[in-house]
Amino acid sequence: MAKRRKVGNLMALAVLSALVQRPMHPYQMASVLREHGKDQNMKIKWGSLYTVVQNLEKHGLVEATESVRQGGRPERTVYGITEAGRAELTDWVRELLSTPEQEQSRFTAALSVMAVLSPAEAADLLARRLTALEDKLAARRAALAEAAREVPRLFLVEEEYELAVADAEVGFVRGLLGELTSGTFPGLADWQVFSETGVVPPELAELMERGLHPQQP
Amino acid sequence: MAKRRKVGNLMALAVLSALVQRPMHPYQMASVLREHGKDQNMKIKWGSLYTVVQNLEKHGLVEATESVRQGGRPERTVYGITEAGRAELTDWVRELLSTPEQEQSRFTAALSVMAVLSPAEAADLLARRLTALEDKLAARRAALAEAAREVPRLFLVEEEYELAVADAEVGFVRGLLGELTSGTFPGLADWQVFSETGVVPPELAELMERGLHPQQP
DNA sequence: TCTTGATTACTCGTTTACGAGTATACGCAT
DNA sequence: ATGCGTATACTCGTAAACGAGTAATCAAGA
Repeated sequence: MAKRRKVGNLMALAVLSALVQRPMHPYQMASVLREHGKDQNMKIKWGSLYTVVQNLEKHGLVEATESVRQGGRPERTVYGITEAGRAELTDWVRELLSTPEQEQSRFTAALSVMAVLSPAEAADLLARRLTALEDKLAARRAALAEAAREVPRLFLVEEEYELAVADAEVGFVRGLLGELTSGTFPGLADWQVFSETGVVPPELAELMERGLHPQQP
Repeated sequence: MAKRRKVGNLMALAVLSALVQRPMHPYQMASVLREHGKDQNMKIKWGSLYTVVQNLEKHGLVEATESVRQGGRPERTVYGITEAGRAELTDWVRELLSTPEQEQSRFTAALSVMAVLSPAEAADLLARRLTALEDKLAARRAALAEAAREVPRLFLVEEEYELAVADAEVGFVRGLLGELTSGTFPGLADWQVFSETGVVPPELAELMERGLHPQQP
């Protein structure tokens, strides 16, 4: 198993990659990340940022290079990346790129407990999601196309990836919604009965007591 | 903006949904979740489980119904869901289903710093990922097909969703890898030069100083 | 000129998350 | 009968994540 990172937070990765360009103080890192659109995927949490930088320093991946006081403002400590930091960065990227990891999404969680709602309500909610998803996707596509006129592909791949995934989600939701509204979703009648009366159809009852989900080996 | 959940951890959602069936003590929840394959997407962290149950109790979403001591074993406290708990569960599912939220994946993070590696190495790592991804996907598909013979669709949609997304990822990685190995990836030469010499091509240099990522409105 | 609002630049205290550790019971093979 | 591995059922301490709060600076409008 891959050795655990001394600093595991993905914000640490962003910090490291920002410091590769030039030394900075934490607030500056935040602005740079924000400028580069990193805050879209990863809201900047102030508490975490400073904790992360501290931890990176503790492990020798970054080091304070100077400490400037400007006027009466609080002192700004400028950090630079160390050799160990560079090594950690590349090693980490290597691992992240090569090794897929099962991540858990909120929508997956929602789907797995969807049965607590009625089919009609679920369909209604999925329809809302679909609309929101489509709007967002269109906007992001437009923004990407716009950016692509100035910025090389290399710096846009992550957005391309997210759009590909978002597209798949749209497709999935559309399909599911279609089955629900057209009534072709298998087991819809049972689900309907259950949501109205709380009665679990007999052939289901036995299943509920045992493992009923796919197990991976 | 949606009011923040009193207990925001997704494990709380799982706990709540387990308790809808019948009251249980925490360890039992863990076994039930494990049986239902929830541990595949969401490793059960013992510390969190007990914290989450405590928090749920503090907010009146679950309540201790009995406390059994069996032999000399530590006391097991059995928890049941309350009316407030049921309300919270359905409300939460409604929100999760209807409102898409930008989540941040490790692979996205990796792609956004891919430039620190050489194109050749990136391609190599992506090839590894692709293989792993394909194997996993095939195994999951098989497991799903197997489960589908016994279990109704309703309890498998979340796995279907994950597979749809995984499929999109495979497609994306395959495409990107293709462009990289065939040399058709735009800007590949510049990237190559940069990775060998550290020299940023002049037309890029100016971009690096300013915002160069797509901004969403 | 005075005030208001935005920006800069953090600090601190409170949750939350987690994993390693603990301790008992049970089945079964020797 | 005794040892040993496995399942049960947590507890606790540490580490990480966060968000609200603070306080100074600066630009621009009233």
